[in-house]
Amino acid sequence: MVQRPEKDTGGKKTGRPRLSARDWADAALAAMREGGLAAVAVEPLAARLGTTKGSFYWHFANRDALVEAALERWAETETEAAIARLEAETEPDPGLRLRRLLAEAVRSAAEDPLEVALLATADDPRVATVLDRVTRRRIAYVARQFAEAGFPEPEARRRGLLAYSVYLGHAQLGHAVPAALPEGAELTGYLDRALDLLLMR
Amino acid sequence: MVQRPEKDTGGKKTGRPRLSARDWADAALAAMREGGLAAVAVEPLAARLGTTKGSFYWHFANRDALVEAALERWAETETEAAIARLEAETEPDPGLRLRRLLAEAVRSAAEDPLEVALLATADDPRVATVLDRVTRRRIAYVARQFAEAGFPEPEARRRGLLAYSVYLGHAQLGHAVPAALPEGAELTGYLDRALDLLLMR
DNA sequence: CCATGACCGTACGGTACCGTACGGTGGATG
DNA sequence: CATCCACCGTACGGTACCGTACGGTCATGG
Repeated sequence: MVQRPEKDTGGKKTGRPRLSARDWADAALAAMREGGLAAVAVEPLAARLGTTKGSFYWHFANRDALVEAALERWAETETEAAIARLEAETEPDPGLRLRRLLAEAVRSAAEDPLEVALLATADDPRVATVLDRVTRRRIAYVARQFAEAGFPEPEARRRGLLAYSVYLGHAQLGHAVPAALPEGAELTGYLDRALDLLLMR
Repeated sequence: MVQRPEKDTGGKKTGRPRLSARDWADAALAAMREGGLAAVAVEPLAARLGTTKGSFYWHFANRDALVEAALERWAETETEAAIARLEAETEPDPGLRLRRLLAEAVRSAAEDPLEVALLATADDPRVATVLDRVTRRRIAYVARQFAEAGFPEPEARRRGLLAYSVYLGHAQLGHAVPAALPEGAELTGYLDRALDLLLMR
């Protein structure tokens, strides 16, 4: 029944693997990666965690609450990761920044199906909400890069949106029709060429 | 139990709405549009068709057979539609052909969620198979347009893939984060600009 | 005119999951 | 060291769906 927010459980030498709400949320995200939103089911998750529903319903009111917590956690780590990426960026040339950004995004989308899994369940209102937030933020950021690269505001927005569409479509293809995408050096060349076009005056 | 392939049932004055396997397949596609692959469930479909499972299991062995039939039907009408589109095309300028093609594709994706719904279930092997077929075909066609527009073969393939990624990403955005896309004349301008870049030398 | 077969209705058993009730258990704490 | 409470196990009832068994119906044609 969603009791008190329970303190961290960390630091002490825990005798046995007691679970926290975050453990359940992480497990839910892991399940999403493999089977989408539908795979976030209490009983299978409990089995996977080596526990039972009794534990789950202590930490959460119901399945919906778990889904929300998992999505919230995704959005959080997602923006954190984005911030970290930006702070680690020292490249002064906006064009090169964009190239690296897209390359990194494509790579990360290829090895983590979670984002595509979320896209696949966008009709769920909870997923839609968090996706909306993250997507708008990202597009705005990419657009700003184009602006800093010297494009006037409306054109920067258009190119930012276009670049993001390319990213999304590419990620989708990588998941659904991987054979349609080039590999290795050819992929790198392809992405370079794509950025050439996106940055063209 | 999947009896004989039953003759057409069309032409005669049917007393009451008897159902054919195609009726079920079409209903399955309609359900997919609204709720994805998971919505293709025998009992709800029967209710919607005003009949019962008794009818369904006459025409199909099981749910899987229905899914397969529906996908097959989609791929079929999909390629038919593509062919019709090509035959109706009289524009001699390959560049203009590409512009119209993308505009048309974007429009149709916006008003028919079926394709996005299929994309969302690409992990299902049956969906993956049919999606693979259709996607490769489309990308090859777009690439050919670029080749006819004067781009050398490898570059045409790259641009074809890029254009298709733009299309897919755009469709995905239209479904998941519609607020991120421009509307009306602004959308037209955006797409025009996108094609400018895709056709740039 | 009645038999046949295509087609449908109904009833049933099985499975996978949700959510609830309630009874433990073990480590921290007074 | 007795108690307490956060946390977990188990058992149960409910729902939505799959698939099967089998009986009913209605048009056709022999």
